[in-house]
Amino acid sequence: MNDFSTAQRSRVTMLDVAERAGVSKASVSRFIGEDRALLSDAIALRIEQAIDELGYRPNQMARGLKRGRTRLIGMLVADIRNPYSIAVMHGVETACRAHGYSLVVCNTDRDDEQERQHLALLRSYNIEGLIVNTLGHHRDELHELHREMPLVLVDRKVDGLDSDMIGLNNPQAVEMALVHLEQRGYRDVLLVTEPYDGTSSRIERVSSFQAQIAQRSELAGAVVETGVELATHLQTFLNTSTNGPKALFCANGVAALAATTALREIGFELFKDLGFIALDDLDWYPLVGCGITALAQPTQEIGARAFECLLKRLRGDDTAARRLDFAPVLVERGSTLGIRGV
Amino acid sequence: MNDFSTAQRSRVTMLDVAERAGVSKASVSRFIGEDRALLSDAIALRIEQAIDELGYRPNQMARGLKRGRTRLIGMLVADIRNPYSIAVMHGVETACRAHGYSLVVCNTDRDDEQERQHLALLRSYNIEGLIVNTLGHHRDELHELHREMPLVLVDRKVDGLDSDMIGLNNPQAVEMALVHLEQRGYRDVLLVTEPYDGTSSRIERVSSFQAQIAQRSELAGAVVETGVELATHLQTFLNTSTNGPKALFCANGVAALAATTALREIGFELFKDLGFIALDDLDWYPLVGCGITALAQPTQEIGARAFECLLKRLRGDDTAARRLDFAPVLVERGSTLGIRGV
DNA sequence: CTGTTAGCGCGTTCAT
DNA sequence: ATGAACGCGCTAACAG
Repeated sequence: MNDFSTAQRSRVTMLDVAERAGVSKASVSRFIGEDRALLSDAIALRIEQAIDELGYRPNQMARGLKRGRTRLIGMLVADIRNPYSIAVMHGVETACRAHGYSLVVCNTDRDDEQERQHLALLRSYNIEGLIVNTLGHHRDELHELHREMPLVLVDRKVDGLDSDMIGLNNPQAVEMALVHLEQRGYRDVLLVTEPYDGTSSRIERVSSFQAQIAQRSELAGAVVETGVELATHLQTFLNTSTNGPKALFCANGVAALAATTALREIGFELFKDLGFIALDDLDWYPLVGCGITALAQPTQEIGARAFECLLKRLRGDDTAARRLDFAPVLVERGSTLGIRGV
Repeated sequence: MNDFSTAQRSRVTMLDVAERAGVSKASVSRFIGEDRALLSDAIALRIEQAIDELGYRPNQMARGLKRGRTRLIGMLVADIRNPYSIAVMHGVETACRAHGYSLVVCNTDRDDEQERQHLALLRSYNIEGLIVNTLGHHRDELHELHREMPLVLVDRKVDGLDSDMIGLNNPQAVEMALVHLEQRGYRDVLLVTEPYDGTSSRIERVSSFQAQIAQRSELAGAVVETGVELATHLQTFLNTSTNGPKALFCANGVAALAATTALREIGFELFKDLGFIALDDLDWYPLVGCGITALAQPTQEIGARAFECLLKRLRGDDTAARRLDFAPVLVERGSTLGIRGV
């Protein structure tokens, strides 16, 4: 009785509905699809009743097979446990649903082989478009896929892939951070980033940082990567006396977590005499020390626009690839109250 | 050139491979599937080459349509931004992949109508099984679905649905918390929970708490729900003098976030003279105040077991519904160091 | 071992 | 306005 191995067979099909209503499959198909207008009221009513009575649901697999439209879009995510990815994904999913699409999410866990498998998988399910938030090794596969369907990059671009890309305006974000820190009286800024690892957004943030530090005579700046040595590096930074009040600038939420943890490790009181600003705005930022000042990304909107981009392409837009950069929003908290008296 | 509206048509099909290799579709099908052993080496080789040259990928839609097996399983999540859900989902996804299944995640945003839509959707894609982590209103739809496919509940059960259920051993978790608090010298415990809202796990935790408080003569206990009034309630709790040192026990990660935020609101120094223990172990727990003591749930394993449960059912297991309860793991941090001298 | 045939559930011509 | 027939890409039953 509970044998699900064969349960699929028992589902009510279009033919069942047709027979129940005393019409042909074609009519039922018209009722289901966009041709309902072609049906007489009498027949439409009978079909509707039959559908209700039988609890009929069209089989999307069969529809997809026939029409080549599955109403499925895929999303490739590097790390599903990264809050940024989750937030964007939530935006994508909402937009999808609003337009009758469904989202298949594949998490690669930063693993190349998994990325390859997932790409093959998504393709085999005939997804109509793909949103990519990974390093995108496997360029060949991505290229091949891009010939078959539209594709949009989120946060990080992929080498040699000429497709739409949605992300943060990184130079602007860096500028906002530096202006804020400078206004608050900080003069020596350490940028904390995850290892670049080929991630375009990280590279952009670091190079923007270096360029802008060079132009601001008031400020001194340096860069460190997260890792086992982070605590040591921070200690050194704090000990070395330089040209003024010090601040940390974390290039994303993960770096902020690492930096905060490292500061605690070395027994530093958060954030005594140390400015602290971080990209992303995670829900625990307000709780740490006197609260962490954030540059929030409009993740929901980023996700939504990514989907809309895809949709445009699906509807035939074949203009040149666009790049959409969003501005972050400054959320001031206690970690950048500044030097007393300034 | 960039018209994706018709791109699906151009994909290479099984027939293409067959013609290229000079064999029949059936042979190619055997090569793809589990009957590869039946093929002669010569033919297998030719097929393999043809597949490589053409870059053929079997169409899972068509396979699913024919065999009734889509290798898809669905997961209904109440709130995709809840770290617990994400962690479980990650476990599920990993297990899925290990067994050749793919996961379609549907986020209901705690909205009943969305739950209904998603259920219909998942069904229309012929998923083979479903993992449910929602309140499960729409009992009828769930029941109907449960006749067609196996179904496993995670964390919260659904009224009148007789299916497997994976979750935390709530009485044990509560006991661990109370024992720990008592050992550390706390005598007056306030349980902070999200509004029950029919969520079985929340109800179980609260009733276990009340029952166990009643049995422990040393301890006094009370319960508050999160919400706009939380800060006020906490203030009252702190002001009222009772039978000894006070502690907060947060019934999950969301409650912990709310409670910590509320404590800050009322200007309380974390966690001076106040014990604090929370279910779930979020990555920011170590960073707040002197660190939050946690009862970590084995989320990865919960997810994996949920999938394995499904798989067993898919393979014909029709024994009675099981309930699998996991034990939490105590992670001691600074928030329960106890009363000085104890 | 291999090819032929007949559908899976549905959309889409063609007729009528 | 409606129905009959064919095929989407693939698997399974049957021959041989």
